[in-house]
Amino acid sequence: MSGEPDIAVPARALGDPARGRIVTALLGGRSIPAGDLARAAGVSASTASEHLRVLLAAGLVAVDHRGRHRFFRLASSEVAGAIEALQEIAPRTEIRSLRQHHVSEELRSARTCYDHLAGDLGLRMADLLVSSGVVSELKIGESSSAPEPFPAGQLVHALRIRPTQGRRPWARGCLDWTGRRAHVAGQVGAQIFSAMDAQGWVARRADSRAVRLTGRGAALLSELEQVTNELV
Amino acid sequence: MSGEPDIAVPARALGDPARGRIVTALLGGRSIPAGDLARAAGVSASTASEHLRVLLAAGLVAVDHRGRHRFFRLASSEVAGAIEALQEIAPRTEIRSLRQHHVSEELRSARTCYDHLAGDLGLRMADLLVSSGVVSELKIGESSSAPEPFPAGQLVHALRIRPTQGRRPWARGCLDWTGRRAHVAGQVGAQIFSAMDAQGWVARRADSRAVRLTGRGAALLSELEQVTNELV
DNA sequence: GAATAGCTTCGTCTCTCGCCGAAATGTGAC
DNA sequence: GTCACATTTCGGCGAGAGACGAAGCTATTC
Repeated sequence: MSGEPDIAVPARALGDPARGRIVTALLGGRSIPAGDLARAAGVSASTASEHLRVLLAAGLVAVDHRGRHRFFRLASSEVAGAIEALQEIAPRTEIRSLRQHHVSEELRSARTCYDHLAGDLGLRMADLLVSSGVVSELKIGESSSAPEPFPAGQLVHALRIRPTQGRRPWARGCLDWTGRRAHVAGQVGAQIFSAMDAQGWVARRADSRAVRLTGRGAALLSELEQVTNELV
Repeated sequence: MSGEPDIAVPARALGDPARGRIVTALLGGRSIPAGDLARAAGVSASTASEHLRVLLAAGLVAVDHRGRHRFFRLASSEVAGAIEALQEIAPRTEIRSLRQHHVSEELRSARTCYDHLAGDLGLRMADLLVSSGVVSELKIGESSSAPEPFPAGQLVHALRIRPTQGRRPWARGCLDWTGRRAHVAGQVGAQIFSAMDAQGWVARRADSRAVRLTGRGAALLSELEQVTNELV
């Protein structure tokens, strides 16, 4: 027998600046070893270890042991969702240095958002998905099922997009702090990002959520945009 | 120029048990005076005052002065969204007393969830909305736009449901801790609850999020269910 | 089998948070 | 004007959180 959820438990775990930086780093979607997270959070290894213990106890992160490293990742997409929801109501950090400004610019142009693309590149992919009929126009927070019949086309073929079963929405409009328009999260978002990553369209920065469009990726993307727009 | 959002600020504000109980009470959607919130949170008036100061400073609640009372409410639907997202990943509070058990049962049967209905009654309304074609079947977290053409019918007429413009999704599947199915949030959810409240189908408890179906409401609802199912 | 690297545990310090009761403030009622 | 009530401010207490460095554990490396 259980009553209402006690939001203070996850909120307290997220409510420390260093832990906030840790989970924000993990929002990039990949597994990160403890030492890197310590550096990202700007605290000593022992302090980070304590923070990670807290996050584990609250069930917000999971850990994989690989050799002498411990790789941490967000425990679920629900956790990522809660962090995104908090970002919507959180104040922005102030930019103090040129270095910070540079990082911010990189993130603005393209970055990962848990398991999909965000930033300008995310918006560009969203346009492409809409004009090729893979997803319908989405407002922020709205989501939709896969269209039937499912459209075939160069985009669908190149990135091997396919409708799937499961709890997770097919497409979801996800706003984050970069812009006022929605980029595409949900199953499609995850599928296109993982395909673009696997096929070398994009390269991920080792130490941040930033993503760079490769020369090959830029060329293929432009071609795709041209083909799709000619059809319309 | 600003960088990434600092989630530690809202998370810290929500990360205290007493403040968690306060915002959960406010998730009921109505404005509540400081003294009542102190009672709901189980702390003294002076302690509650301090907590409310923190929540105000973090921008999570807003306040209206009415005479010698100060009525608090959640600052926005984004705040409500963040609280719901945290509820999804939060552990359940344990039930210790018979009194708590009773309250829990009441909430389970029908309650408000910010500005719409949840609990068993919420699920019942969700079924009705789906079978009358006002919203499509929704998974949790999914949302949809108003159907076109917009269906007419006894339900639509009785509760004066109408499609509207605006950022907010028309319908959104909202899971909370009661069940595994989704109830209907979004504009439709808000519209049907406010109509049912205004027309006396439901009565709201003064001191909690619980809602009671009135005799009149029960009768009209049964009739509506019968009519809708005959059509199908 | 040392030596090294990654991480955690331990000991300790400091500082802030959350709590209350008492007093102060402000508003409405008579 | 005075009384009653709602709320905030103040003072003080106790507990716990977060920080670090040093030491310990374990797995890879040579």
